[in-house]
Amino acid sequence: MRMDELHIPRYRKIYEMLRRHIEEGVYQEGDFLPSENELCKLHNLARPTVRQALDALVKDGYIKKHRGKGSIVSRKDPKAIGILSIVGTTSAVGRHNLQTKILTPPTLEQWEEPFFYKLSNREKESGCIRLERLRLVKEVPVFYDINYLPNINLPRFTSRKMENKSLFEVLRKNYKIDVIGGDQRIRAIPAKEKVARYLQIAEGAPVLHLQRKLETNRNGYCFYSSLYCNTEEYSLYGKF
Amino acid sequence: MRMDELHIPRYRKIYEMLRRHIEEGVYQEGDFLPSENELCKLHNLARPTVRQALDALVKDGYIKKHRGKGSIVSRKDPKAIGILSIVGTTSAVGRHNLQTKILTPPTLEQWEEPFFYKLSNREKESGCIRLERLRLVKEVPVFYDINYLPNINLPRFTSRKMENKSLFEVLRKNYKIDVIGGDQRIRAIPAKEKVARYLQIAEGAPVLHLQRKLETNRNGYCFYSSLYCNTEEYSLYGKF
DNA sequence: TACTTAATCTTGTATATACAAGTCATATAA
DNA sequence: TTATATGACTTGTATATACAAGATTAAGTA
Repeated sequence: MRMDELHIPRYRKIYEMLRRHIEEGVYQEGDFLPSENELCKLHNLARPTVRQALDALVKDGYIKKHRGKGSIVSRKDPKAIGILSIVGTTSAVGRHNLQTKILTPPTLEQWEEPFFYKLSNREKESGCIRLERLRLVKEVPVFYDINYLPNINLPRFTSRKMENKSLFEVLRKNYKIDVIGGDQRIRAIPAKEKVARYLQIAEGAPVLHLQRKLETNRNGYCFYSSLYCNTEEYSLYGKF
Repeated sequence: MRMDELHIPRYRKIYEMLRRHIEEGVYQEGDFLPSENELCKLHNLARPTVRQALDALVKDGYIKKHRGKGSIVSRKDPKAIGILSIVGTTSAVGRHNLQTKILTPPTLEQWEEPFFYKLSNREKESGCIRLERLRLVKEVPVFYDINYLPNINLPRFTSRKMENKSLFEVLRKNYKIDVIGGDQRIRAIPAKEKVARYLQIAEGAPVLHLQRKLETNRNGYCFYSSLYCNTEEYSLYGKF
């Protein structure tokens, strides 16, 4: 008995559509988006709904709005990846450019000791689902990440296919888990052998290391990830 | 002839009020704000107006909203949100531990070519005030930053003493310039000779490199900084 | 007691409407 | 020709209303 909880709000749909169009170049840097009223008529929506979508695009840095003029596409730098904000990597880079390889499928294990964030007893007892991925942008390996999810009420997670899927999306669509915030530590470190091999760079070359804690809408449920990033060609990007 | 725009939107007023209350401790970490309907009645506003204010508080990291529950104050540290602050491996670094040395006092120059952000003609023509600093935490050099400010309406800036002062504070107190946003790119790179010397690390050792654009409340006025960070002992920390 | 149900809080989504204010092209008058 | 004014766009602010959906508490039932 599963009622369809795939219900996505309308403002979200039009947000995704416009973002996709911007990423695909339908609208380019400097172009004007259709006006709010035009978007209303086109998609049969009320203006506040359209505005909600546009505000999200502003927040994520895709457009800038000017009173009296319109909404201008402002996404300048496709090489900068907006992973620092709340959006996941997929959302930041654009789906078509991003390829995800699973190095280790989701596996139930004990937590590593010591872990880079302090864990509650409940988290420790539940064990840890570990997932290693390599993510490529235009065939170039850019991210190597290890994700740690407390094994609490995630039925069949270990048998899910994750290839070329966004972790955030799998969590949202299948488990109704939304990321609502988090924090992260960032360092520049020399690549160790394994990291260097995965990212195809020299051992000892500088890589970005992020340790993140992601908070979710499930009360008290957090997950963690350790992320190595090759910034030779791409750089991390954040707005604030 | 500029008539004073004394007209401040209502949603802005209530936003400012709630923010002040949070900063002053009227509402503390973990407290619930009054519900949207209560705020409506209290201030005689419609709910969308109140929601606009609350959404701004969410965006700025002061609160988190939970459907069915309410708005919870989440501001942990009083630092500007999104601007990565520094944290030690064991305990957080207090203001008293931070020391700022001026390597090059504010000097009027031409802009470097090429510059790491695209500049407007107005910015180019005005020239650039350049300021180099070294920032130490507990006597250890951690940041080496170069700041670039367009020379537009900044009287006597080049003769200001900046030693052990915050650039943000000088701008706010003396020129009424507030930073309201910005974006940044982050890379891990090998330290070149000069950077290595300043940060007292080996040449070629990994350092964090941030290139930031800071937007201000002055219409169209932005400034820029390039920041090298030694993350061997300290790491950058950010909430989102 | 233990469990279920219902009521009632909360925020989220969505519509319809109105007017203010900034921008720009064009028509009009000097 | 050169200003000026107008009108038709744009986004910004604000209200009133309705229902959906999550969370919590209290009442009711086994």
